[in-house]
Amino acid sequence: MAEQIDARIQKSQATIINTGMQLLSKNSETSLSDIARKAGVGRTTLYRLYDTKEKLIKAIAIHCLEVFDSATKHLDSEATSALHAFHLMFKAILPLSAEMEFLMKLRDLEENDPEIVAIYQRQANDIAQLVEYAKAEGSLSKDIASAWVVNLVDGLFYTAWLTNTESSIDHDALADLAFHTFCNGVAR
Amino acid sequence: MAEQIDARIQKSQATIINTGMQLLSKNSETSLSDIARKAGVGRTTLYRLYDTKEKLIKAIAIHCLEVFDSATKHLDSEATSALHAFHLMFKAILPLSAEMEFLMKLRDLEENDPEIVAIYQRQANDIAQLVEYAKAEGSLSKDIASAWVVNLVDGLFYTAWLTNTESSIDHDALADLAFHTFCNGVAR
DNA sequence: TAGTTATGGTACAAGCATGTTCCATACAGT
DNA sequence: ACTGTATGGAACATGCTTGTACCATAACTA
Repeated sequence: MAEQIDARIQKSQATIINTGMQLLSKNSETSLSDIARKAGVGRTTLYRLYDTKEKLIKAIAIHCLEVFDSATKHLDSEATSALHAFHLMFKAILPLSAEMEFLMKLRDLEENDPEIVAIYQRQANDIAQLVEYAKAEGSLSKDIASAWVVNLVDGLFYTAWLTNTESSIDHDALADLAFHTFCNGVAR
Repeated sequence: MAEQIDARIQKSQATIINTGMQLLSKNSETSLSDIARKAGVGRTTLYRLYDTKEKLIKAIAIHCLEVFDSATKHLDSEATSALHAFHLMFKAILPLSAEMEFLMKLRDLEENDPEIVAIYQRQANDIAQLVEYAKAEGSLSKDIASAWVVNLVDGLFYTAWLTNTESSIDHDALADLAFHTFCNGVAR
């Protein structure tokens, strides 16, 4: 059923997506020539696979979102409670710092694409639902606006990413820190 | 002692900095022509006041950092405790969403400038010291890495900024939410 | 009011990134 | 081994942005 794709194309796409993610994260104005050179691929090939720079960025963004999806896929079945699901989510997402960085830095370019916006909203919706479950089971405060809690998750992703870039704390410890902060804050 | 600056220059600089901050926040690749047009200023004038695009961005960044500085200036004298200082900080910083957005979106361009990096580090240092004070007075948990707490402040700025762009919660309520989350998290 | 100075418009040069076309070559599928 | 297809290099066109130079005009300062 799945169309057989030429092995050469698959290889080209994989390296282009990866080096594109890497370079564009560091500098969102990186030229396609730079990406092609670093990827060890002809500039022509890049244009043949992705018509425009815009489409390349979109392809990378969708790739990142798919990585997020598959990382959190088995979360529903493994979590023993809504609150536990948040802990598992931090564990699953925080190691994906490259994808996180790309999505954060190029957010504005992505926001103009309806397809990407749709994926974003679906994922945000999933988290929003999880917040409601947690409130229902009594583990999250009902007095706090759900919108705040949803964005707090992103804020803790950001906090962890920041900490990761400047210290040697590993992802697992960061996930524990994020979850603890999420539940109890940092006061004594 | 302060040199008298021509009123025309002052006016030009003010509008250029403001519209530049606004446009570059939305799209970091905005051209100087666009900024000049939107600012109602000749492109020549822009180049006369800021030699290159890089210098303009730097000038805007420094402006934003100065706004942050003056907003948190009277914090030491007003705070009744280290913990209270964090609350006042949220109240003071969260309304500065335009400046926050600019600094966040153009972080990578700024990171290459030693002068700006120095300001960043000084401000980070101030927060780090505040964290130590709070730990010393017993209001923050000593078991949590200070680096995490410092970045959490930024993470909560980010959370508040996100929430502000998509909901109608005002800055004051957001500051209370941020402070409450900072201390106690969001669990019941 | 007189003199100085900033402004803005036009014109110009140069560089760079995007996007296209063509062709010989190398590789994948069978 | 054979056939079709992807590749990469070169060459080219184009448009946009940066940065500079000049000049008449308008606005500020004293």
